[in-house]
Order: sequence, then structure tokens, then C-alpha cells
Amino acid sequence: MAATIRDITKMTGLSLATVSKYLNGGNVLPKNRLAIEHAIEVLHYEVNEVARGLATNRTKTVGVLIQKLDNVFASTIIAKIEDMLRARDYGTIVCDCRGDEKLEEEAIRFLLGKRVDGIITIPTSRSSAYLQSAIQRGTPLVLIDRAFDDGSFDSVYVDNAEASREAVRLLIEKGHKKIAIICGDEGYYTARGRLEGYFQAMARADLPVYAKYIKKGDLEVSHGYNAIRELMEMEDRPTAVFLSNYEITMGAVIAMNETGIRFPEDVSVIGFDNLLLSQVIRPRLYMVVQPMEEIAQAAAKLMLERLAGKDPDREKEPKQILLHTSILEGESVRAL
Amino acid sequence: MAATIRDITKMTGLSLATVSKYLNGGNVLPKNRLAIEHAIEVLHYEVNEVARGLATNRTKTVGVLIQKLDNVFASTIIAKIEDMLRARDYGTIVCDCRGDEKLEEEAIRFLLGKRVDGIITIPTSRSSAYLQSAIQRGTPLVLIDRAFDDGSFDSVYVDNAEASREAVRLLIEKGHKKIAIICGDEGYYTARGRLEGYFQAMARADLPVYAKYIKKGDLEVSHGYNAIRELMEMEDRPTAVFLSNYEITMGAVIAMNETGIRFPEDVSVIGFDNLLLSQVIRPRLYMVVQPMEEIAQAAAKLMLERLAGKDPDREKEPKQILLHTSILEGESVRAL
DNA sequence: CTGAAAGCGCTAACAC
DNA sequence: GTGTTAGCGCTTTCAG
Repeated sequence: MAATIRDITKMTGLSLATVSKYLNGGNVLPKNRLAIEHAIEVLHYEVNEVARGLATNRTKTVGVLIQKLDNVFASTIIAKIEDMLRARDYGTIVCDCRGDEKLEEEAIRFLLGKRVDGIITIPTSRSSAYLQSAIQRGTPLVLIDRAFDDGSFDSVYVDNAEASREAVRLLIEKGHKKIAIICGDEGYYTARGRLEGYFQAMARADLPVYAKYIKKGDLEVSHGYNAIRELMEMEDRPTAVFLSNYEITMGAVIAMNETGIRFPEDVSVIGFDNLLLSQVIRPRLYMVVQPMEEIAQAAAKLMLERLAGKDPDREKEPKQILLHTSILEGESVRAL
Repeated sequence: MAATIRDITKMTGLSLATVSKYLNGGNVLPKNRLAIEHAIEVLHYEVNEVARGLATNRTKTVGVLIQKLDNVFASTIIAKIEDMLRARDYGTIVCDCRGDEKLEEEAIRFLLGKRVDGIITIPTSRSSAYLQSAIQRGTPLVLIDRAFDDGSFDSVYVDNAEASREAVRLLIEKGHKKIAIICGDEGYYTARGRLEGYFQAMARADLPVYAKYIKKGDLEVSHGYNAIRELMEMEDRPTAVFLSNYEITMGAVIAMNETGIRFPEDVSVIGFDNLLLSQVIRPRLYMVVQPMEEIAQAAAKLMLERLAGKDPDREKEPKQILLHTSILEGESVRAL
């Protein structure tokens, strides 16, 4: 069995309270401090955070609930968050709900059972219902990548409409008129914004929008794969395609490679999110990139603030942090 | 405040022991069971795992300590592990030590402080010293990707020499003689095996080995990037290069794209580990692929077994699980 | 600054 | 099958 605080008291002759005070940074007579430190050394004592958690009702642990751990966006963000949290002595317990709403709700209960001090999540579900139990418990919540419509949560996300608008605008500036978009369907929060940006850009340039050029579907590699092929098989095919998400970009690139569709010769494309790909794919892809570091940092910071806050912080307004994407230049867009 | 077991006793008139027994799956009179379930429902009761952890001395949490969370190998493995553990009601607390030995040791203490029931780790350090504190506590340990030389740990890893040997053999069979390898230096466990496999394959084919064709360095993108350029600038350059790790493969591909070195026309290459790249890069890369799913699964399974085991399991021999890589065919190797 | 004592929420003998 | 009673290891008043 590991040494306990009690072993320290025995060895030093001091009381529980004194040792505990030392452990928590309180003032102790130099003589006693030395004695305690010596005992800790000898006994290899380490605070039992579980016991401390029971006593303080704070576990120094935050839950991170995500759709897919094995995806660049998620893992980059988690890596950064974990780093920042641990620097402040918080542990990170991760849950991957694999895009399943049921698992997502279970994960929340699971985390709550573990009494995490807060939860950072990239929501899967369309509704915020699954968060109710956390709200009731008063567990601080920070959402990433989306806000719910009632705006009642701390959240960190990017301006999706703007991101999309800028990408499409770039295509328009290069002389494209027949511009397609491959995107998620309206069930996805991010997809809604990106679709909206597409419409905005087209409208501002006074270009007509054709339904056949709008390929909605799941945010999966297969959707990108299929959609680009369908687009390229049309008799009146688009001259440019905006691949409005990471998986879609992957799928489209794979399909183009397989079928010998060349970019930008056969079609101009702008992808989304994968910096790695942009370095490695030739010709280089134009990409809309999200500020992942900033997103993670903002989320961790927000959480840390809530965690440090006094009780009345519950009353503080939820903070919505809106960040902006940028466009990484490549060679995948041709001027017409 | 959340409801406690005590609230349940008050509401049902039953005792602590009975309710606790119910909670832990014991037998209770149907009438009482109903009463308890009703109370749980009404009070939104959820077991406080922290308190339970204190009482049982088991937290139902395992630590996963890794070098870089935001890397395909690590995140794929964690995703799978997390999935399997949670299915058995274990939480996963992750720590990323960013390849830093000091942080790695701190992370172990951190996890131990949180009283995780076990630790799964992809070691960074060359020595197993940092694991001592865990060993002393008797915390089950499972290593991934490497074993320490004394063979005294449960570990799951692949046959690196074989992986490398097969890759080089393939190149030799295609008629290559001047074969280079870009790899990590001997400080890395995996690099040692892969280098050994290279030597074995060359020796078996009775081919001479030239020091200039062996590019050792850090397991970083930059090493792959620089090394391939150096190799290609030699007057007597190799006709084939084995890129013996994920980052190295990335770097080499980037460099080749930038400098216009074509594969397999200018040089034949076999990469390592990145399935994603192999789909997306054109021409397709030959790749040595590790069975990530199996690795993760074996590690989680091993851990779960240790966790379920009775005390005497300490005496059981450490298990070393050796898995095998395979070669994914591509178009990046030319027959000479 | 230090000590005594109560208690965080749960489990686990041990009696009944 | 159920109740009683101790703790698990720590923090935290409250006195002194």
C-alpha cells in the first residue's frame, strides 16, 4: 500500500491538519516543513487525488467528448487542450462517441459519474438535450465547433459562412461561374453555415445557383468520393468545386486520383482543413484552414476560467468565441 | 448537490448496505428493488465514482501515455483502446508527453496520483526507469510499440526487423542493388530493429552495404525531408529508398514533390505506416503497414486481463505480444 | 501556526 | 436479504 498522509503524521509527530496544510501550500514552521518534506521523500508519499477529490468535491479532471478521436481535427485539438490543462494540473479524460448520439449521451453520464470538473465537447447531436444532465449538475461546459441555437453555452467556433463565402469568392474572382459545392446536409451545424456562405458568395456576384451543383450528404470520405465523380460525369459539369470539409476533401482527392481527373486542368478545387494533405498532394491544394491551435487554446482557456471562477460565475453570460478561417494558397485553382 | 446513496435510503427506508448491494448487482427483494429504482429515477441519482474509488481502491480508469497525440499512429490506437475500455466501463485518461522524457516521467506520477488502475504507454524514454514508481505501486503496465530489453513488461509490438527485411527484399527482388534507408538513430528501439532488417536483407542477397546510403536521424518530418534530398544529390545515388517511419515518409514525399523528384521514375520508394497517404498520393506509395487495430486491441485486452486478474496475477509472466506488418502494394517501385 | 474532530459518498465485513 | 458499523485518505472548520 502506498503511504498516506497519516504515515507522515506518525513519522513527523505532527497532526493531519498541519500536513494537509503543507500539502496545500499553507504556511508551516520551517522546522516542520523540513520534517514533512523528509518524510514525504522517505515514504515516497504522493497525494491520493481520489481521496482529495472526495473531500473537496473537485477532481481536477475534465472530460473531453469528441466524435472521432482518430481524425486530424479532433486529435490536434485534444493534444493542445490536454497540454494546457495538464499545465494547470488538470487531467483529461477522453471519450469518443464515434458520431453516435446515443453513445454521446452515455458518455456524458459516464463523465459525470466520474465527477469531472468540466466537459469540453465537439457535439454530435443536433439538439443540446444530451447536455441536460451536465447542466443540472452545474458542470461547466464548453462547446467546440458549434453553438446551439439558443446561444446559452460557452462555445468556440469559426465563422463557417465566411469561410465558405471567401472560398467561393476566390473561385469567382478567378473567373469561375459554374461552381459546385460538396457539403454536409442541413443536419450538420457547420454544413449549414458553409452552404449559406456559398449562396451568399454566388448572390453577391449575381451568379445563378443550380441545384445539381449542390451535393449534400454525410460528412464522410465516401460522400466526397461519390459526389465529385457524379459532378464530373455531368454533361454540363462545373469548372470548380468547393470541398467543404475534411473528409469530403479526402474522398474527392482519392476519386480524382483514381479516375485520372486532374486539377486544376479538368476542374479547379478548394479543399478544407487538412494542412498535411496540402503539403503532400501535388499539385498543391488550395485549402480553407481552421485555426486549430487557437480553437483548442480558446476552449481550454474558457474552461480554465470557469473552473477557477467562484460560484457566482454561473451567472456570467455564456461566452461565444468566434474565430476566423484563412485560405492557404495552392495550385489547384485555374484562372478561366 | 447531487443525490447520494443516503438520499435513497431515506426515500426507501432501506439501509445503506441494501442500496449499495443493489447498486453492485447483488440480490434484493423485488419490492425493494422497485423502490430503489424508483428513488433513483426521481432523485436523478448517479453513483459517485470518486467515492466508490476511495472505498474500493479502484478507480475504473486507465492512463494512456503517449508521445504525440496528434499523430495518426497514436490517435488511431487511442481511439480503439478508449472504445474497448469504455465498453468495460473503464475511463481513459490521456497524457501526451510530446516525446519529452521529463514530461513522460511527470505524467506517470500524475497518473499515479489520480490512482489509475493501469497504464498503457508508448514509451519515449530509452530506459524503463520512469516506470519504476508505477511498478512499485503495483500498477499494471502495458507497453506498445516496444519492449524493454529485460523483457519484464507486458508489451505489444511488431517485428520491426521483419518489416524492414521484407520491404528491402521486395526492392531487391525488383532488381535494386543500391538501396538506401532513411531511419531513426540507434536511440530508438524501433529504428534499431528496422535497421537490422535492412542489414539482414542486404546480407542475404549478398549485397554490399554502403554507409552513405544509411541516413540516421530523428524521427521527424524534417529528417525525411533532408535525407532524401541529400541522397538524390549524390553523384552515385541510390535507385531505391526505404522510408522506415511515418514522419520520414511524410518528409520525403514533401521533398520529392517540392524538388520534382518523381517516383518511381527517378527513385523507387517504400514508405511506412500512413494508409491515408497511400490512398491519396499519386502514384500510390508502396507501404509497410502496421496492424494498428490489432495492436490497440491486444493492448487493451492485455490490460483488461490484468485488471480483472486476482492479486496473484502479479506473478504471471509478462506477456510479449509480437505482431506482424504487411506490405501494401503501390506503384512507387520500379523494376530495374 | 497547530491540533482535534467531523465528514465527503461509498463499500464491506459482520451480525441479525 | 437487510441493517450496523467502520473505514477509504483527504480537507476543513473551529479552538487553542
